[in-house]
Order: sequence, then C-alpha cells, then structure tokens
Amino acid sequence: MRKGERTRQEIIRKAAPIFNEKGYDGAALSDLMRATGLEKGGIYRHFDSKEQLAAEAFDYAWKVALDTRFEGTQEISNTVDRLKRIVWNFRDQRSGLVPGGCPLLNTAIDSDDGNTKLRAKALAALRSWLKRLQSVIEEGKRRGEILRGVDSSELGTLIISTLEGSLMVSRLRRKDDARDLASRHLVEYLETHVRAKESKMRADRS
Amino acid sequence: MRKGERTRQEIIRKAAPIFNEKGYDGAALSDLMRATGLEKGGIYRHFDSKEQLAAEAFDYAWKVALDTRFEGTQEISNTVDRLKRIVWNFRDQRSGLVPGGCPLLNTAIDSDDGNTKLRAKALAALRSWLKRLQSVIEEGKRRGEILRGVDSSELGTLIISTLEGSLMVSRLRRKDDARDLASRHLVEYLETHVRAKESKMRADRS
DNA sequence: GCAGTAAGCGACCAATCGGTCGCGCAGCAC
DNA sequence: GTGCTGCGCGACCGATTGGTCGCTTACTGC
Repeated sequence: MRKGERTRQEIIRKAAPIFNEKGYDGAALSDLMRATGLEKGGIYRHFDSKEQLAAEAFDYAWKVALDTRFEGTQEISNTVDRLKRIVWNFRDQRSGLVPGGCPLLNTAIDSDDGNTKLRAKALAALRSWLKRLQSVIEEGKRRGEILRGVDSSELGTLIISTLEGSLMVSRLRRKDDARDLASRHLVEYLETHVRAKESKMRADRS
Repeated sequence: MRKGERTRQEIIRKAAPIFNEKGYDGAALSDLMRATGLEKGGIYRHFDSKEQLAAEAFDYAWKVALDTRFEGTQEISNTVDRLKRIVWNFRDQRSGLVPGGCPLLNTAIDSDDGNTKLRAKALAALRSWLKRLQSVIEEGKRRGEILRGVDSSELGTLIISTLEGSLMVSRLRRKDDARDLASRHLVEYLETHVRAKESKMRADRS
C-alpha cells in the first residue's frame, strides 16, 4: 500500500471520533488537524471537502459498530439465541468502538434537517442493520425456531428502536441502566413472543 | 407586559425551531436574525449570548412537547389507561409542536460531548418526564391498578427509551411506522405485564 | 404632550470558518 | 543512485462566525 493511501485511512480513523462526538458542524477543520497531526493541505490532498471526509468517516464508524453488534453471532445456530446475542452485544459494547456513541443515532439526529448526503448515509446504515436482523429472523421462521406470525421487518424495527432509544438515555444519564433494562426487556420479549416453543420438541433450557 | 418582554418571548418562540432543527452549532445568528426579523443588536439586547438564548429556546420547546404528551391525561381516572394515553399522544403528536422533532432527543445527542449547559438542560428534561411518568405509576400501584412488582423508575425509563428510539427511526425514514409499532408494543406490554388484573374485580373491558 | 428611558439598529470587531495552491521535500521505481 | 512524482506543508483567501456598542428611534409613565 502506498504512503498516501495509508495516510488517507489514518485520517479517516482519526477523524471518525471527532465527527461522531461533535457532529458535522461542531467538528471544525482545526479539530481534524489536531487529531490527525496534519496541516490543512495534508488533509485536503486526500479529500475534496469536509463533507466527503465526514461521509467516509461515517462509513468507517458504522462498519465498526455493525461488526461489534454481530460479533460472535455466526457461531450460534439457534436464530433466537442469535438475536439475543445481538441484543447483549449492543448492551456490552463499550470499548473498541469509535468513541461518541452510535454513529447511526448521532448522524440521524445531526442531519435530519440539513445535510442530505449524511442523511442518506444514516438511512443506508439503518437499512443495512435492519436487513441483517431480518435475514436472521427469516431464517428462524424457515427453520421453525421463530413463530410464523412474526413480521421480520416489524421485529427488526422494534429491536433497533428500543436499543437506540435506550442508548440515548444511557448516554445522557452517563449510566448503563437504561441499556441494561431495554436489553432485558427485549430478551424477554424474544422468549415469550418470538420463539416457537412447541416445534421439534427442543429441550426447553431456560 | 412591556414591549421588550413581548419581543423577548417572540425571539424565543421563533428561535426554538431553528435550534431544534439545526442544533446548537448549526443554528447561526444569521439564521436567528432571519427568523426573528431582528438585527443582531435587537437580539443581543435581550440575551447575553447565543448559548443563553438556546437554553431558553430549549425550555420553551420542551414545555410544549411535555404538555402535548400529557394532554388529556388528567381526565382519565385509571392509571394504566392514562399511561396508554401518554403513549398514543406521543405517537399522534404532529402539529402544534416546535418543528424538528423531540427537543430532548435532539439536545441530548447534540450536547453529549461538549456543551455542558445544554446537556444539563436535556438531563433535567429527561428527569422531568420520568418523574411525571413515575408519579402516574406509583399512583396506580397505590390504587391497585398496577402490579405491585412494577418498578416505576424502570417502567418509565423503558417507555421513554422505546418511544424516543422509535422517533429517531421514524424521522430518519420519514414514515410513522416505527412510532406506531413501538406504541402498539408498549400498550400491549402495559396490558400484559403492568395492569393488575384480579384486584377489586373491576370489569375487564378490553 | 413631554421627558426620560427602553428598545432596536447596523457598522464594526477579532477570530475562525472551509477551502486553495505553489513550493519543496521525501518516497518510490528503475 | 538518480530522477520523477506523490505527498505534505503552510501562507493565504473571502466569507462567516459570535459578540459589542454608540446612536437614534419608539414607547411609556406622568
């Protein structure tokens, strides 16, 4: 990899937390310069505009977030348990992430009036998350692990809404209780309203 | 009321949507000047700083939001039904509000890194909402309408988290489905996990 | 209606905003 | 090792930022 490309990635990595914490308007180029250790020209060599950098920083932050949320899920065969793992992952995510909270939540609120490009990014991120949840749910329905009556779009949306809302509350209070509570609530809901009990006489290990 | 005080209130009313839509950094004084029809000096006559104006605009926007959410609840005697009404109010709130979505959600996200004064405002707003929910729940427990085992702080937090999260999704998608879904989910939860069924042999009108 | 004060104006301020560009050095292919 | 070019620097740009203040005008209490 060329020097330039390495620098470019480094800028994205260093810029992502700035945008995530301070928002698009709040993140001044001077902040990005300090964070990256580069002068203005060094940054603009690799990006046409602040907006473009913000967009790429968002993509990076979102990839990290999504990967964290689905971490260790592929090795879980039962789809309901997989959904539960996703919920716990969300609750436990603390380190390793891009600082500043959920990029989706931040960018959605930040851009809901103005910045069209960033709003589109947030919308795509929401869809990508929902899509992955839906595919787990649909698989569960096919396998008989999840009740046939469950609407995968609705369940996915409910999970996302509940988790994101609780994150907002937790971050504002600077306490994890809301996230914890929402996770427990969702898990109970998964057990009582989503999991197909009778089918295949699986051992009912609570 | 003096002319000055009238103007002051007018500035707050006109500034509130600007801050709510664009955030603190995104709302430039030039925007506020355009919205109010005043020159810079006319605004600064009444406020020491942009931050102070933002704080008062938030108070105004939050008061409007909270009033809307509790609208028509005092005339409902049963506390569970009152909680349901609060949930429906949140779902149906559309006009009459300060444009730009929930001031609590917006300000919480907007200020979670930097602006201490606004963060404190958002925190106080969250507490005021939670407090009003808790007082309904506690009343319900005293009256035997709500299960003794329900933790009013936890239930209140769950309601707030779920509604706010769904609002974020709905605003991003520009569709009301998520808010609708979350409301239905919460109402079902209230009926099945919160309402005390057996006590006082009340007629069970579904 | 008059006097005194409250209120709004708008020019002005330094600082900072996002963005440009020519220069020179450093990394890279040969 | 040499020559080319990809890369980073930093001075510079006009526009805009939040904020100040002396002046005039409009309101208000008497």
